[in-house]
Amino acid sequence: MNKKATAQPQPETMGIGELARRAGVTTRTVRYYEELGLVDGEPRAPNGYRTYTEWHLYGLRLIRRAKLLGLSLAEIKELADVVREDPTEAKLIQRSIEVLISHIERAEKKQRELEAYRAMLAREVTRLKDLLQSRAARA
Amino acid sequence: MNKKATAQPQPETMGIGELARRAGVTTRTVRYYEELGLVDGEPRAPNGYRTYTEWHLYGLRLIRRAKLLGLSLAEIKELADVVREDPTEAKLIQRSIEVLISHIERAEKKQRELEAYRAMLAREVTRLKDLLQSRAARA
DNA sequence: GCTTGGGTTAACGTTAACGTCAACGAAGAG
DNA sequence: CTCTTCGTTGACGTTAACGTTAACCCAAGC
Repeated sequence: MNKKATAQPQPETMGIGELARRAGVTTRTVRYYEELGLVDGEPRAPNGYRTYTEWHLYGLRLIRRAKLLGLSLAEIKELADVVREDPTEAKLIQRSIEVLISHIERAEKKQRELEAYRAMLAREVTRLKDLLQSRAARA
Repeated sequence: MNKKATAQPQPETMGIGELARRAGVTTRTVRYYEELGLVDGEPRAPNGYRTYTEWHLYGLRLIRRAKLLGLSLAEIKELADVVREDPTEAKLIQRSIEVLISHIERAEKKQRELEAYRAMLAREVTRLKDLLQSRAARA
């Protein structure tokens, strides 16, 4: 049967399987992140199934990016707490902005580290190429 | 007493303690890396102490950088194997260069990821600042 | 009705990357 | 000679980040 026949009131909603697949993680990982408070546990469908939106997908992708760059889940939690929902009090908004900026600064530091790392590798390549040249010159 | 009185044949040699301190890791970590083949186990001093040079320090710093960027020690080993000593056969030099280049490409990919990540965070900051503005406008 | 494919919680297993501890040897300072 | 500091080799402990398995519920197709 075709699902489209039943119509969809919600614009974009999905189960944990689809979310995980599209985010490039496993369902286990999603549940684990929920346990740590990195993603919402609610709302649930009447049958108890977790339901997600595109927004959750966005959040998971951000988490995945952060992980690839070497941040621990504990560090990411601080970030996720901020991104997940909008605070209402101006004071809290300010605090959220500060947290975000501190993470941006860490990212910039990492960018510099990465640049230095890349330079080290490039220098090694040069060294080996020179080595190759000097050997070829002996022939 | 001053150590200088005994003279030093070797230009720059140090024990595991100094190496670790200067590299920003613990001695345990250095020994663990040796166990994994990331750093040399030789040579040893007559008393069995491990001896290191500035070159080892350089290697450790590269490892540390690579770790900060999220690479596993297994991934780093491939890199360390290449950097540690110069291969003599042209064929092997070529191979080493290829390995290095693949790591450089991975670094570049990470740079792009990092840029996207930073952009995501910056967008969040903008969103929150707008939120703050619209609240201020109500007053 | 049965099977198949997703979903649920709870609990135990696993791997990487070390930390920590024990028991000992080496060597310079006082 | 003793004390302290640095080193040695095991071996066991720990933490993060999931993987895996068990036992069960729910919904769609034949």
